[in-house]
Amino acid sequence: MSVPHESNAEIPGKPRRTRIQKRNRQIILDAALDVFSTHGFRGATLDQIAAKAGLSKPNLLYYFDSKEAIHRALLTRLLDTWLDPLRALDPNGTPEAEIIAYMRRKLDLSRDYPRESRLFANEILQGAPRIEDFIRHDLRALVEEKAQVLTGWMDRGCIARVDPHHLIFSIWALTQHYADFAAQIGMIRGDAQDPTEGADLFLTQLYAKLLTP
Amino acid sequence: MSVPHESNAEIPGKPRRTRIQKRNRQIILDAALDVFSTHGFRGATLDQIAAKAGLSKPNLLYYFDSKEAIHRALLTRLLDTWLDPLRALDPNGTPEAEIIAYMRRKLDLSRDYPRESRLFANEILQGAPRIEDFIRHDLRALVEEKAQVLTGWMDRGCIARVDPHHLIFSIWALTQHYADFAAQIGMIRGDAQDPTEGADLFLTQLYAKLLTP
DNA sequence: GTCTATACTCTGATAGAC
DNA sequence: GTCTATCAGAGTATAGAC
Repeated sequence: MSVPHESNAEIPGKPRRTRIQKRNRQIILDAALDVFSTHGFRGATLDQIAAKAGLSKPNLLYYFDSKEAIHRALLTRLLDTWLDPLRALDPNGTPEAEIIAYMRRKLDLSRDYPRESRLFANEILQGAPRIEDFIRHDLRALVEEKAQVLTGWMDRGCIARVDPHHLIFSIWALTQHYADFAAQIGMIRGDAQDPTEGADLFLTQLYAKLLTP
Repeated sequence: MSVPHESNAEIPGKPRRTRIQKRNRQIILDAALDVFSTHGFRGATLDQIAAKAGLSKPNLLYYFDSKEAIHRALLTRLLDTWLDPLRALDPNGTPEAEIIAYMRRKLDLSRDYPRESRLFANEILQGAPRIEDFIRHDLRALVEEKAQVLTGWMDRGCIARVDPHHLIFSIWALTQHYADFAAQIGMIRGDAQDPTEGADLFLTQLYAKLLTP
């Protein structure tokens, strides 16, 4: 599971990018991810991003048209893979194992890409103004599709009957919490250790018990 | 369960406030809660708060010394009651019922005071710079104390053995999700209905199954 | 491609009339 | 207590030298 880098594909009307251009764009996006994921869009400043990237502010704007363009690039890259873990839930797999595997994929994302999770969380907290279409169409359709799958499994008695929407929400809540509230967890359990330490075992127990008919 | 208004108690060195002063301070705090909870501290502006409060910007600063003073007043008021639900977990009560009652108190907060939850979430996302002391001392001590209680219940076989910290985190994650991600839930299930609709039943099922030895 | 200098807007905060 | 006017600084973005 990985968040993809920019594609090499040449887009008609857009100039091919040199190696140094692509490298600098990556450096900027990485710095911007740090800043946007902690302060949100409006709270982030180009000064902070430029400082973290080790570039001058005008140089940032040589690579991206505007502050919003940087943010949009990050969101686009994120949303491109955000649905993958749920999409991979296989209707023909073993019900309980499929759900636990989905939970585990989401938990892996929280462990390996916490900044992306916080970028998403910030966007939702602000009312999701820039990703409303994505949520209302792509995400909503996928949730409905998979809720149907879950309901089918419940009808066949493979797993316990619970509200399928809340079941999906619970996986989002429980896994993303370890990325979004990592600061709090660190301050309570010690900043040194991985915030997801022990989470896999706990969540596996939880869903095994919940789903057993 | 309610978030308290400002006390009437006269503080030495601080002037007694008139009725109109207290009323305007409340109007400002209410408007500021809207703005800070959606945009975070840095993303919020006095212009937005003033517009929502129906007051001029200088008038805001007549009632509060600075933007930070408004934010601090909101956080202070919030933290004053933030620990209450967990504090009320009774070591002498019925274990499973106590834990489910705690979950329910937190869920009630998400339903009745979602803005306060989002204010807290924004603060944690930003690394908790203004409430670090509160988390490292007050919250941490309370979590340790109640984790001991939970462990005692597990030792006596009253509830299933799971990691007590993750058990507490799971309640935070599952309940606060309905406030913090309300925008997403609304876009998926329909904006009209209460985001916590059905959550009580689902979460009660979940913890009943998880905690049964 | 990268920088310095700068234009222009927004934002927090103050002065002072009423 | 509330307003208009305004300041100083920060913020995004651009111009233009190199």
